[in-house]
Formats: sequence, structure tokens, C-alpha cells
Amino acid sequence: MVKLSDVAALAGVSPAAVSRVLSGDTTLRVSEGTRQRVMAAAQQLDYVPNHAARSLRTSRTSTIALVVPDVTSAVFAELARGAEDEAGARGLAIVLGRAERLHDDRDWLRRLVGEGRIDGVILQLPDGTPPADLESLVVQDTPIVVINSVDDGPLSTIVLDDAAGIRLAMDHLRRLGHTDIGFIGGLLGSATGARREAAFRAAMAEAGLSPEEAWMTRLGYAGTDGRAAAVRLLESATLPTALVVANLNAALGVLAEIHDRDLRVPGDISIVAMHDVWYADATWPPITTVRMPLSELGAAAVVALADSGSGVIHTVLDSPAPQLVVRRSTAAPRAGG
Amino acid sequence: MVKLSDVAALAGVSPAAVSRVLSGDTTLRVSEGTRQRVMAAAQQLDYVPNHAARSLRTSRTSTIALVVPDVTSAVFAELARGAEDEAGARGLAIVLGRAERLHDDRDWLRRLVGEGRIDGVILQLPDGTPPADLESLVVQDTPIVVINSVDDGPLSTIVLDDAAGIRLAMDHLRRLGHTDIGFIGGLLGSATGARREAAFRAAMAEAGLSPEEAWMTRLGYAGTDGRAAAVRLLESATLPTALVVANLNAALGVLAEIHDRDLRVPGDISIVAMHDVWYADATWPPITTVRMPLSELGAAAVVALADSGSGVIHTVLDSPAPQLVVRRSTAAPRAGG
DNA sequence: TTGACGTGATAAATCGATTTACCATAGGGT
DNA sequence: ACCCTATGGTAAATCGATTTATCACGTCAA
Repeated sequence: MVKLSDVAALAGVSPAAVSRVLSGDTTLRVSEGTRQRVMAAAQQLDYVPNHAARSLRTSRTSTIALVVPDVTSAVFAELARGAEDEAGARGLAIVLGRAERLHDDRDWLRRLVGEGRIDGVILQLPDGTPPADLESLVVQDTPIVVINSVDDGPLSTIVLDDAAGIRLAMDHLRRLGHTDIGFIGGLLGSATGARREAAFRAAMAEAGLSPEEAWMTRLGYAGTDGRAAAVRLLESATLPTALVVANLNAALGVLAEIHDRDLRVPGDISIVAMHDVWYADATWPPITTVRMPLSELGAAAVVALADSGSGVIHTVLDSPAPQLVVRRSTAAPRAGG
Repeated sequence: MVKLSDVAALAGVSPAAVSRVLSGDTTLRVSEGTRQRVMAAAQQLDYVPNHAARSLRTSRTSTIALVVPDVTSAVFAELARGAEDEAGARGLAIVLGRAERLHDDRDWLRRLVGEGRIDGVILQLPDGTPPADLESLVVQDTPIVVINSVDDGPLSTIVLDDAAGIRLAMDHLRRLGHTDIGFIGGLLGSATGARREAAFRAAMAEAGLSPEEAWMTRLGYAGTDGRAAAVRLLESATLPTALVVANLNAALGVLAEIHDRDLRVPGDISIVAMHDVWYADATWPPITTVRMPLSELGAAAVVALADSGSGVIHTVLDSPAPQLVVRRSTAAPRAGG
């Protein structure tokens, strides 16, 4: 590996000069000729600064950790994509971690931070993690951004505009003429779940409707959770004509269960789900969704970390605004429904 | 941050002694008492070695890069999970990269390696990447393992046992009585696609059947590719009674298109797909799949890198063996079919 | 002639852990 | 008394980039 002193030798200057030229030190006074020679030498030798050395000296690592509950959810994947792009553009690397580690190996994050390996952490907690667990994560001096979870507390947070998303879904159903609307939500105690449910209730109230509690579940966002919710909901004496599902993954489960009972979508029940990923368009019928700015959330988290120093922030990411993607799982309620 | 010399001071020994005790240097002779004091001091101060310093001195980074084409595929996600677990167990960190970068920013990998930031690379190329592109990736001295793609060449490779997987799917269909079987494959020119198609043809031949070329497509693994393949295939004058789909994501697309034409699965057509991820169980009907050891593949790649030095290897991961997961998308062919 | 000042650099310390080469001291054998 | 060896460590160089403090040299003014 070619190093700083090699470049210095070739350019006929000191290592100090090379370092300062290449890093754009403005307090350095240098003649244009020397600058050119340094640049040329670096180019010619294909010089790349050694990361460990730089990091040791500056105690900055240009690396952030992305900790997520479930790599297998496409919702996470969108997030990761946004984070990865933004990080790439800023010359930051992203190290991946699964949130389970936080429990299996409580020292894991501490160690990562202690080793001085990362400058900051983007953390998405498993839904339903008690807020108290959050506080135990406050590690000395290392900036943490909690995303898509709580929206206050001692750590910085960025959340999606869940309320706007739900409102969009509800407007769509209302415009189609639905009044008997159920809600399949996140886990009881999950922050996003609470926000989405509150938004649902608000939208119902605004429409002069009162939600039917038998049509409301809080079992979680996974496909199996959605299926379990559908099982429970479809036991009711009467059925809703439409469902708002708080997560697309859960909606797949709901759909499967509905098929299993030989009900038709949207003939018997319309479905609209939060989050738009590729398989919303590959189910039968394709699912009407609300596209939330997930990749932008990932990017925003990186930005927040990179620009941090401004202390703790609490942001609602409301731009780009949630967007309704109408597919074939929603239609007007069955006549006489 | 507490450092080595702090521990040394507390234990009353030299930094050298502490380093050698903590890293288990066997050539060091040290009294039991001293060893205890060092251990106790390290524990008491909650000492964690600085990664940059260690890395600078040893020029090893305990970090590997995982480069994948598409974060949004659950197939990748399984892979990442396996890699992450194995890496975690070995104290390695994983930095995430998207394969697109290799094209957008051709220096990206070079820079990562040049900075001395990673010890090795696990690389899954986008399907259809010409093998020539591979060779341009050979970076000086940095071990690369190419997974789930080519199975020879100048770089180490690990691939799934595609043939065994396809064979399992075919056996299942044959036992149900199918003879008119179509194949929805990967991209023409993709290594996995070629292996799976060859295995399909071999299985057909073995059963004394000759494949109907109109029932074979090579459009890719994504959901939309599957749908496009189904569109083409369903135009045929006669239809197969069963389909082997080389990727579950594509199978979702196939299923959607079949529904769209009011055909029944498995009534009119049975479907079996490669790769078993959660949403195989959340479609309608749930899809019969072949579970390939994806997370094990990720783990194996990490092991290969960690233990490398043995030079270039070419491995077929045949254990655990592929496993048939029977769901409701397969049944005996329609009578008179 | 002296001093002051601007210009264009560089020397050397520093970040923290690792590792090679070396050194005291005590005990044993002849 | 003398050498030899084993025991239990330590001193100091090293990895490569950054940064602070300093310096040599001209030039211009008084």
C-alpha cells in the first residue's frame, strides 16, 4: 500500500504538506506549483489514506451502525436502501446489526462503540420494545437516532407521518362509500401502532363514525400477525366492508385468511395497507397501499447523524408526503352491505 | 475512553504485559498472580481495546463487506441473516454495500479495500453479470468470495446445490402425476439460471419426457419478471399442468398473472418455487417451495473468508440439503389434463 | 542596518495497541 | 566462585496520518 510519505517523497515535500493539501486545510499557505505537484503525485501513485491511521489520529471513523429488528422485512430493506445511498454519498460506511443482539449480547453495542468503531447509531427497535429499554442504550457521547418508533425521549428520533398516512387510507375508503371499517394494527404498546390507531380513530370520529371494537386488533406487523388478526376479526357476528391494515406484511396474511374463507377482495372486503413494496403488486388482488417515505427516512437518519452536534432532535418526516397507490383490493362496498 | 496504559497502571505492570495477557500470547511467561491482576484491572475499568489502534498495528480490521444486488429481496435477507450471525459469533463486523455501486462508482470497492477498512468481501452479483466483470474485481490481496453465482474462475465461490433443489421440485410434481411441466427460469446467461435449467432438463430426460420449449422462459427472478414470463407462457396453444419457478419472487408474479386470467392454482396449474421465505405462506394459495440453505450460505461465506489463506476455493453447499415444503399450490393434474 | 512581517513550508508529537528483542534476578550444578 | 538456564517480565520501535508550533528566507519600510 502506498502511503503518505511515498507521495511526499515523489512530490518532493514533507508528509505534513501532503496531508494538508489533500485534506484541503485552509490555514495552509502553499504555492500553486507545490499544490499541483502534490496532487499529481497522489494521483499517480493511486494514493488512498489508511483508514485506521486516520481514525486513530482524528478519532472519527466515518462509519455508522444500522440496527434493525428484522432484515427479512421489505420495509426494512427500503430503509436500508435510503440509508446506504445517503451514506455512500457522504463517504460513510454502514455496518449492519440485528436488534436481537441488543438482547442476546447486551454488550454488543457498547463494545462496538467502545472500540471506537462507529460514529453513531441508527436504531430501529422491534415493535413493542418498552421505552425503558431505550434509555439503557444511551452510550456515552455516541449519537443515536431512533427511527420509526418513539417520538420523544432522551435520544434523537425521526418518525414517519403515520397520521397522514392513515388519513390518506381513510379518505380513500370513505370516498368509496365505506362506513364499516376495521383496523388491523401494530402491537399494543408499540409507538407506531399507537400513532396509527389514534389516527384511525380520529379519522372515524371526523367522519361521524364510531369504530367497532370487534373490528380492531393489535397483534403486530408480521404476515402471521396479520393472519391471526384476520382469524379473530372474521369471527365477528357482522363483518366490516373495509380494512385498514397498518403494515403491508400483515396485509398479506389478512389476504390469505380471507381467501381461505372464500370471501372476495374487494367484493366482500376492501383492503388498504400501509407501506408500498414490490410484492403489494404481486399478490392477488394487488393491494392498495399508502406509500410512506421509507428510503427517505433512512437517508434522513444518516443526515441527522452526520450533522449531529446540534443535540437531541425529534423530527416527523412529512416530506415527501405519503402517497396513495390505488390497486385492486379496494372498491365500493357491496350493495346493501 | 480507558486505554491499555490505564489498565497497566492499575495492575502495576507494563502496557506490553497487559496486551500480551489479554490477547492470550502463549510465548509470554507470566505468573498467575500477575495474570489475575491484569484481568481484574481490565474488568474493573471496563477496558475495550481501541479498534483503530489495533487495526493500524496489525493491519487486520475484523470487518468484511457484504455486497448484494438487491436488499429488497427476502432471498438476500436470509443470506444476510446467516452472514450476520456467523460474523457476530466471530467478532466480525459486516459493512453493507449494494452491488449497483460497483457500476455507479467503480472505485468504491477499491477505495474500501485501499483504505484498509475491510479484510474481505462477500459478493453476490446481480444475475446476468458477465463473468468478465468479475475478473476486474480482483483486488490486490483482499480475499473475495463470490456466492450464489458462478462456480469457478479466479475468485473463490460458494454456490447452492441448485440441481438438488430442482430435482426435489421435479420429484414432487412427478409423484403427483404431472408430465406437462413448464420452467420459469433466471436470466439467460445467469449462472444460477443455467444450472437450474440444466437440472430441469436433466430431470425431464430422466423421466423420459421432453421439455416443451414454449413453456420455458428465462426472464429473471424478480416478481415482475415472473409475471412477464407467465404472460408469455400462458399465450401457448396448450398449457402445462405444472410450473417449476426458479425463484419465489418470480412465483408471486406468476401467481398474480394466473389469477388475473381466472385460472386456478393448483386446479389448473400447480406451482412449485425455489426458496422458502415467509411470504410463501402468505400468498393465495400458499406456495409449495424448496427451502434452500440461504442463511447457511451466508454463514459459509463468512467462514470461508475468516479461514481464508487456503487460497481459492470452489464449494457447492449441499448441507443442509434442500427441503421440500409442501403447501397448497401443488396437486395432482386435472383429470384429462 | 535593523526590525517587522509575510510567505511557504517542515519537524516532531500524537493517537493506542502490538511485538520483537532484550534484560534483570534467582536458583542449580560443578 | 563461576557459568548456565529458566523465570518473569519490560523498553522501545512500529503502524500511517494529522496537526501544532516553529523556522528559514525574502522583502519592504524606517
